[in-house]
Amino acid sequence: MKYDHDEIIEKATTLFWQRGFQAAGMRDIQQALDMRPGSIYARFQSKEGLFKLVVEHYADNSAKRFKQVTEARSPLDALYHFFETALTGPDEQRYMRQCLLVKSIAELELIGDIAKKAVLESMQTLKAGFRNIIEACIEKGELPEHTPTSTAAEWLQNQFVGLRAFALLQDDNQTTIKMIDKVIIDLKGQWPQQTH
Amino acid sequence: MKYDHDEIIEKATTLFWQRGFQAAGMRDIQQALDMRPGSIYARFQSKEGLFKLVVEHYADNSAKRFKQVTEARSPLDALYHFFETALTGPDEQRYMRQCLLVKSIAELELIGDIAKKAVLESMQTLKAGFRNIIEACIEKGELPEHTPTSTAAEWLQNQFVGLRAFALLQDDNQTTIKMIDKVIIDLKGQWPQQTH
DNA sequence: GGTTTACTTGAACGATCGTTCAAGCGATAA
DNA sequence: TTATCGCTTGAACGATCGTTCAAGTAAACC
Repeated sequence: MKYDHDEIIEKATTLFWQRGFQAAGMRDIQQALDMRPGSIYARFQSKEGLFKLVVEHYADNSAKRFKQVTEARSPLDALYHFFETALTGPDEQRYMRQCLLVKSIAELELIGDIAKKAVLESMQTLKAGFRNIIEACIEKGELPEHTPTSTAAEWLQNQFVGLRAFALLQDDNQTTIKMIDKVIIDLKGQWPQQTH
Repeated sequence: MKYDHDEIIEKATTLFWQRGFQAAGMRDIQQALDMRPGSIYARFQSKEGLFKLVVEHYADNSAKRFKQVTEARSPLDALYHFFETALTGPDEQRYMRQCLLVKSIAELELIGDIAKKAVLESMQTLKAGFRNIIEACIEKGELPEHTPTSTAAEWLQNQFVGLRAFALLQDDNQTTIKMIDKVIIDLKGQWPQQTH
């Protein structure tokens, strides 16, 4: 094995994150990984197979960062920090503001079934991560007991999706931070009643 | 002129909305419009030229619907209704849950400069529309006077973006409606302070 | 030492991409 | 009648797409 596996996946992640699945051509991939087509296909079966590994690697990484938030002394502060770092990175890493998974959802129909499944499953993992964060906040008394965990988790993920699309177009970090502040305010706020 | 112009644009809109700019191939377009390549290029210069017209047509339509919300007796109720119809349409029109503009932003770098400009300008139009709605709500006394108009408008657009991505993956309309309820609650809620 | 296995190379494949163009059609203007 | 114009057709173009494959290499196993 000439090339290190993790290194390859990370390089591929950067490329797919920047360009998306469809726009990242095999020639781009060959150049980014410094590998010839035959090597790539021998190891990953197809472009889609490589992408599947990238998605899973990305989801694993995200899950780890979520766990850190959950285990922080103040999960709510850690959550704030998590949003801040994810959404206001330096300009040369602007592509990272967009969640790779959310970006992939936008082109879900162009991706094959195998990688598609990996994307959707990873989204479920993230959702569970958000739920854990909510529960940790409640446990530490940073959110009221009566917070509807499941709804709040979906809501939080939703905010994250929206904010990432927002931050991608936003030049002024101050505005983005204002939006994060609002998320924290609303997280502590009222929730819709069950009945209608 | 054999084919009606508006009809063509609407058919093209449906196609681009469903498939996106990149994935809608010229052969798809030819089939959807029942036109031969020469005709299309004679009228629209290029695939991008057609897409530009589609985006502008879409933005015009959206602006009209925004105006209706603004001029409603209760803008806040109308806003709720607007969200509801946009996000919980029937399954065969599921593609409509995603905003064509937001979808286009996800593949902004694959689109040529001319259409790209049209997309970004249309986003600005929508933002102004959201601002008008906020102002109408304040004027009718449905939102507090001290609501920070500009921030709230950006926030509202942000919620819309997030919700559209959310609703696209969501099968249960009840969950989506709960999220809309939350938007209305938070819209009336607190806002982050200027100072930090 | 021989065989297998995992991986490598790079030319080449067929399919599809957006686009072009010569040629034709029908309405309008001179 | 002739010229011009906007719009039409459909075959064909060059470029690029993801992928394949014969051939080679180096380490691992028998």
